[in-house]
Amino acid sequence: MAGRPKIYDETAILDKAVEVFWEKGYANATADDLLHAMGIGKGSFYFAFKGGKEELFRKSMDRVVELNFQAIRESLVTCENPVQFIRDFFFSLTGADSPIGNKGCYFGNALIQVSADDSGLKLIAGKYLHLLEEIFTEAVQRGKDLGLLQTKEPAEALGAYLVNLWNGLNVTRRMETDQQKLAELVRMNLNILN
Amino acid sequence: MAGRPKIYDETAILDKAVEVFWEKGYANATADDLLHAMGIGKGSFYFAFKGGKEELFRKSMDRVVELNFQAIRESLVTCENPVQFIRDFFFSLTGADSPIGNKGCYFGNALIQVSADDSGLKLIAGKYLHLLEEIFTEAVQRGKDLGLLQTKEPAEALGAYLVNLWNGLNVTRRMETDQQKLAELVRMNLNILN
DNA sequence: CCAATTTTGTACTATATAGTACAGTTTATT
DNA sequence: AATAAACTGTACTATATAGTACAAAATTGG
Repeated sequence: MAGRPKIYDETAILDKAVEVFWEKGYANATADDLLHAMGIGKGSFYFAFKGGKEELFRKSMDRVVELNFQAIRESLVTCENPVQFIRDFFFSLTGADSPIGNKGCYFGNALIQVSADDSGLKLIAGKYLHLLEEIFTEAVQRGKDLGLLQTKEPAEALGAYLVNLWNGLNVTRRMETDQQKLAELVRMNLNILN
Repeated sequence: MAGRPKIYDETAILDKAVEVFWEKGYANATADDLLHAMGIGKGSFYFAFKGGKEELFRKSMDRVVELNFQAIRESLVTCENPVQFIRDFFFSLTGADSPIGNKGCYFGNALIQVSADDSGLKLIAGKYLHLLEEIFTEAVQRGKDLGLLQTKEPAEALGAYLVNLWNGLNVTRRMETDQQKLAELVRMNLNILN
């Protein structure tokens, strides 16, 4: 149980793979693209990821959740005003400096890019979008508990509504570059949080 | 100006290509998949579509607009109650018998599936989504003219809202199979048409 | 029927791709 | 230092892919 240690940091190369997948899409990212970005050879790659591209993508999805969603959840359960946080979050998507740029949602993209054969990957992507839904639902519930919301709609319904808004915006952003229109869109949608 | 006639119907094979692209996605549809479905040989294909797969996809997008959007527009300008038509349209998306099935929007898919190099295709997909937006806007305007809507939101804003809802639903449908939840989602969104 | 024109199928090419084999390298434990 | 374990790079394979070349076939107008 000794052995040569890895010469690379596993999470660091995963992050590189995430970049490539996010930029080019699952189907269009070739193994060479990925290896080059990760800076490792084929031997190392197929040793570390026996399942090849599919396993790499699966792990990359875990990594994206870990990096992005957990941070959002963290903020939402600790912040003073979760409703305002949600508002700010969605409005931040409409700007040129949007945290997701024009690359869309990692998981929404996956649902649409992954071929029907790789249904396992689709299931995972769906699962993680449901996780996002839960995060939104929790935040809304907390907003209700804090007396920040009067709406009669249940928190679960609002969580689903917000995930759908997220899904929509990530597509609409690609057809609509007018930030004013995007912000208007978000404003109209967020009227539901009253 | 004589010459052997085509042995196939151009629109018929385009429809076959649309099926394949819609089912498998742009990147995952191989030339062989397409040729096989279209039932023509390589010679005929590259003769009819000098630009190969890309040109075929471009023409397939035109075809989808012609087949789907024009029909919607037609109905919307002739029907008695355009607002009700929009409501029915969106609710019909939530059922198992949804006209779009689980394949999503041809153009939304394209925006997410086409690689960055083929930016021409993305532009066309975006253009056609804007066309859908216009169709919605017209319908809303007609609803206002008929006194069916009291909302202060301008028709253009509502058109953009509805396209975003369309974009969202086409992604959300892939993660959420519970039709009840989808219908609830649509109901909440359509409250904006008041 | 002949020629011009258009369409078609087959055979071929060149390239890119995912993945494997394996010998050699590096390090921890003893 | 010897050994075992873990890791790495290169060379290779097999396949799939988009696209081309071109000769043969079908049809119309003269």
